Amino acid sequence: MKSGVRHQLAEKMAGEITLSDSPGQALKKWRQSFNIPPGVLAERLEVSPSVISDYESGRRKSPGTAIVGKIVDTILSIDEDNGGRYINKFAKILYSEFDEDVIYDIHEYASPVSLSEFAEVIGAVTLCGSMDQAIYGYTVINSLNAILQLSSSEFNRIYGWSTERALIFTEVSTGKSPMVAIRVTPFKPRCVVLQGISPGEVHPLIPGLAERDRITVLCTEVDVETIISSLRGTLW
Amino acid sequence: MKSGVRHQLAEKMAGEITLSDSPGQALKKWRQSFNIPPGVLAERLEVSPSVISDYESGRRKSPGTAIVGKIVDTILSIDEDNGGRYINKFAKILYSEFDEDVIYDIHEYASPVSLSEFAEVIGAVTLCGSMDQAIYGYTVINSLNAILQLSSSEFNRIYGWSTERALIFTEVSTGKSPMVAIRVTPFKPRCVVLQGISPGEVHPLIPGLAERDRITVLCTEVDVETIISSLRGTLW
DNA sequence: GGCATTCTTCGTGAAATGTCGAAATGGGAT
DNA sequence: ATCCCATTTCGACATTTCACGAAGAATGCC
Repeated sequence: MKSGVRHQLAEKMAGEITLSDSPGQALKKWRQSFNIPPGVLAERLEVSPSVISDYESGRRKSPGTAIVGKIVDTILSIDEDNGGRYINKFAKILYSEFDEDVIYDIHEYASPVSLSEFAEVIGAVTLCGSMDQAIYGYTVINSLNAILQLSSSEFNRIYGWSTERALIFTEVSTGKSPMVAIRVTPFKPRCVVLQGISPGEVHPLIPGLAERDRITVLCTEVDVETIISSLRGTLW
Repeated sequence: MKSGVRHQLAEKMAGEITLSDSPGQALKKWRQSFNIPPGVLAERLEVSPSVISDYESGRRKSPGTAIVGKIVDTILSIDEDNGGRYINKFAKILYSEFDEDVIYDIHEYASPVSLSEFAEVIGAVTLCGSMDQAIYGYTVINSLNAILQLSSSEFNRIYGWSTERALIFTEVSTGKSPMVAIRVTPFKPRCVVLQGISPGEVHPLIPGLAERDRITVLCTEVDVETIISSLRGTLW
């Protein structure tokens, strides 16, 4: 739950700029929020300083997604090189202290990903349910801490921006608690992945619970770190 | 806390599209997420259907912020006209049930707004602290419900994307509780507005508490509904 | 299978973007 | 007041976008 902040911030910045009546002003606001002089930004972007000025002054009324993205990314990179002072400031507001003990990783895909491809990447086998589905994102959750630390209203946060996702519960013993939690909660994911367990060790109630909410259940014994880096490394 | 969802969703969509390697695909994903056929979208945008196709196929590698914004807005408008089915689905995931009892409104400005202008719009007078400041957003909070319902980690959510904001606490009796809550909490707003109270009724401890965290405190007796609509109606 | 409807591909022209570099502007320091 | 620095303004030009409409590909419905 560290690198997620950068992406989330980038999306917020890009969204705000894109929707603004004057993208230039919004661009300027963010550059200033990060205390970056126009010259420095221009240098990092390898463009002349006048380019920055032109955008911020609004000479180009509707800049393309490419430069907006490049500028946002560059602003964040400059801050990272300076120790990530402003990024961390945002991170502190956005995430509570406990977040990184509960949500290890959360990501939204820009286009649908088929469950079978997904399963292959994380080395998971099917326990029950159909593999003929697509997901829009995933969340890697520490099962124990989620149950211990999240209030019922906070529990929803594991769904990010879409319930059409895979919830990967780590280090489960029998997998019963996560499935029960989902059973009694209003939102249902497309898929649940039980990590650190073999199909044989899974609690016998699980297929029944999954069936009720039409959830596909997978198992994987690949360790958490590997799963996270595989998912981050795979660009769909 | 109703109309906020639309804006937040719009920003997420725009941000994702803008940062995507293929904005066209991202655009398509969102149109499909809302179950809107290309033809319908084209008609509402008053452009030929081929335009949609061209964007989604990626013929324009870097569409301008203007059309991205227009398309996002149109997708949301079409859904609203259909009863807001998909918007509501996102709203349910994003907000817990209690949110609308606690946070009446939350907004981020794309450019800084001076405190004195802000105070004028909500009909507030200065109690203590400097008016020579700028804010980047505001939150209107039901004081009682916030104290009763929010956990300490959830409390941070009132800050939205920036602490450089005004927190408007509604229907306070003496204003002491909100100021105490802020005192013991790690983040500090630029400004606190106590609603439903005159300067004379404010608890005597407040200027001292505010001084410690360099917070400007304002009072207003304008009613909550009026404040919210004034703020929404004022485009800075 | 055939026909209607919808969607995609593609050539095209007007308008706008993306970038530069020269010139003008605006603060600080000296 | 003057010099130096960083920033803004602006003309120029190659490259793209934006939108259209015609023609080709899909899709679905008798």
